[in-house]
Amino acid sequence: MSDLLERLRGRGWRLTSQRRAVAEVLEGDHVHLTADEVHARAVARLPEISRATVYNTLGELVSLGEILEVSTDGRAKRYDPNAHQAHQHLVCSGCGTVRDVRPEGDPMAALPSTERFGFTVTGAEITYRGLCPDCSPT
Amino acid sequence: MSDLLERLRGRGWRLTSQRRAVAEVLEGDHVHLTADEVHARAVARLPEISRATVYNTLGELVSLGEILEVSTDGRAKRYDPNAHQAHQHLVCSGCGTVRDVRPEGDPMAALPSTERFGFTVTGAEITYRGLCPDCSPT
DNA sequence: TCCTAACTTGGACCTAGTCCAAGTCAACAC
DNA sequence: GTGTTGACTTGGACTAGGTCCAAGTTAGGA
Repeated sequence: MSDLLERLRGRGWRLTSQRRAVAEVLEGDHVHLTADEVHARAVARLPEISRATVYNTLGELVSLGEILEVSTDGRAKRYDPNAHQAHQHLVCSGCGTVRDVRPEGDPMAALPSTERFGFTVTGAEITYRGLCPDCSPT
Repeated sequence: MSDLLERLRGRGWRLTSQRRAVAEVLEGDHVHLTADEVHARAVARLPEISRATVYNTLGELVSLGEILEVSTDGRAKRYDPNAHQAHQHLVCSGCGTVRDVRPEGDPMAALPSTERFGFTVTGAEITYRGLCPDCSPT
């Protein structure tokens, strides 16, 4: 993630303590935090950081392609730092936990041109749903 | 759709004019309206219908499995009356139009058990993204 | 060390959706 | 047809998630 900060500097970003705090919160695998959760964890590092800045920073990271925006439930969007490796999501219908998964094959290949209605198809997102081990009935 | 009303009556539903109006609005193919759009069209048929009733009715239809809830953009949820035929969605990144599509194969089969992390996988939703003919550059 | 455009802040505001107490009415019994 | 009643509807208050903005602060180049 510190190379993330370097990349951002290369793109003309000012490296403020707020942006550093947000970037640090987003380190790790299978991280899928809501904006509010990112804010709560950023506050632990930098007590005076505001919600607006967290939203701004997340939005900028998304438009630079450094993180992904995922909406798994129609409620709060989640932010996924694993933007440099193609993957899909497996969501627990019980507790909402999200795992990154890598299905076989290319999902776009499964859509024949007769099913494209003249669209130029650029991507496909798959959300697998199920119950995680903790939420499975016994 | 009128057999929908019959099915609902069979399940003990009262057939009110409000529920009839909502069901009528949801007739057709490739219909993916937001709750507010459903409300606006229902008002055209029944001027005094309230937002709360539209939300209630949509929620009940979803939990009965008669319509599907789709969130294609992390904003307002959309409601899809095509609940009795497996399908996926193709969304225009320009104007937000949604089409129902039927890709080949079973998306769940593409997720090997080593990628399931002990989850019991029950379903998979695919959102294809692209540009519709109207939004494609020239 | 100074300067300034970029960044941050808090609070007002907005949209989508939920909740609730009071009023209405579909459908059943007679 | 009439009466009864519990299911349904209503409007308005409320909540969650997110956006906007004018004023204040600051990173980093000169």
